Amino acid sequence: MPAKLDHEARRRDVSAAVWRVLATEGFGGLTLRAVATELNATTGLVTHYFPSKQALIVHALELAEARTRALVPPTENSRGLEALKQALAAVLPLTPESTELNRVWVSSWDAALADPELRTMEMSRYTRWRARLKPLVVQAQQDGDLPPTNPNDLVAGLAAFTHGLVVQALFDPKAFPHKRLRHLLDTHLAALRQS
Amino acid sequence: MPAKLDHEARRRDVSAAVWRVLATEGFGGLTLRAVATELNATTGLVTHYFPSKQALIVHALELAEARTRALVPPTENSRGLEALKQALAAVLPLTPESTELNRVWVSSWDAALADPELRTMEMSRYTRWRARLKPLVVQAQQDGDLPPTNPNDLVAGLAAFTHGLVVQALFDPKAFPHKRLRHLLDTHLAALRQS
DNA sequence: CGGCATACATATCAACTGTTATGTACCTAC
DNA sequence: GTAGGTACATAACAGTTGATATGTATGCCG
Repeated sequence: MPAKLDHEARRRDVSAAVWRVLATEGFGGLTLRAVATELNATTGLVTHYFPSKQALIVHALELAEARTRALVPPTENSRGLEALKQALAAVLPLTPESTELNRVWVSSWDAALADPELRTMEMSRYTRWRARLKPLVVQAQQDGDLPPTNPNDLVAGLAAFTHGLVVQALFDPKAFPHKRLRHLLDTHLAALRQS
Repeated sequence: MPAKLDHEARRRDVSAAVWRVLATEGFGGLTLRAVATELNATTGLVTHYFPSKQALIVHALELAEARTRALVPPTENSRGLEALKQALAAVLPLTPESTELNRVWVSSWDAALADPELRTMEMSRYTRWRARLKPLVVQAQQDGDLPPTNPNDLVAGLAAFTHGLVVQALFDPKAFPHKRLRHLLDTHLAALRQS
């Protein structure tokens, strides 16, 4: 077994550089040189850890997913509608970090729609997101906080509402300040509650 | 005044080629060469009608907007909630043409978020879209078909819901067939109606 | 110490990008 | 017909892209 030094740690350094590039230049600005420059290194280093551009892109998306998941609060100290609200609010661009994340996601859709592999990955991500939201929706339904309609449809609608808000807020942050985003989510959930 | 031949008609040919490239390759695939090849011509032709890449991109977006507007039915034979429903359904990818359009829009967001001019353009487009929806929402409110809450918030929420559905449907058309998209929109509007 | 991976830097590659200069055929106006 | 602008084709440009081959230093294992 040959020496490993600290391969994983160095790889994480490259990861961090990848993320900085994504956050500042967007997905279209992700190039081997940009990452290398960010590391004060050369393309040789980058290709040493990521053999191809596609591998680098896939890694970048995994990175974005990990960061997204880290942002979502654990659903343990709350349940039902309140937990659902928190889970959706975690996606909204309410912090600089979340804004950065959303910008990366939205900018990735160009490449994701064009490449079959990336497209499938993004599709799966959406499916997993909805699956994670579903139990919260069902709980809220059982609590009488959401109408007893098809939960899958409710989940899809809530995911749509949230991401649609994200896109509008990214393009027009002044028209969608944090307070309004929270208000929109709150009143939307309240409006769905049947009386 | 020098001869004009049919400058505008030829320019429309280039436009059509631009659109074909956008529809098949997405926004990231829009290059002078791709447009020229689509026309069986050279880059000289393209630059003759569009002096720079930026001009070509702006034109491409104007083209998308014109096509989008053409898809939205006139709000004259209906009013209120029904007109609103039709206006929103017109945006959903229910036809190949609309799917094509939405794919172009979503894929444009990468470039739009990175370039200040394009970003402003997209922001204005959203503002105009919401302004066009607002009177329909107000009508529906007056008819008692929507809750008497802040109409601007209602409009933003409906735009969000619709575009969020568009994105999910683009990535997973099998999970979001036409029938389900219509159903989701119908039930969503019905759920918002206060009882 | 010697062998041998690993970890890069360096350099080069062909392909592709937008831009631009130059040529040339054509139409139109005089 | 001829002068001059239009409509391209052709060509070359400098820059950037991802990929790759070759070097070389540095560690660990025997």
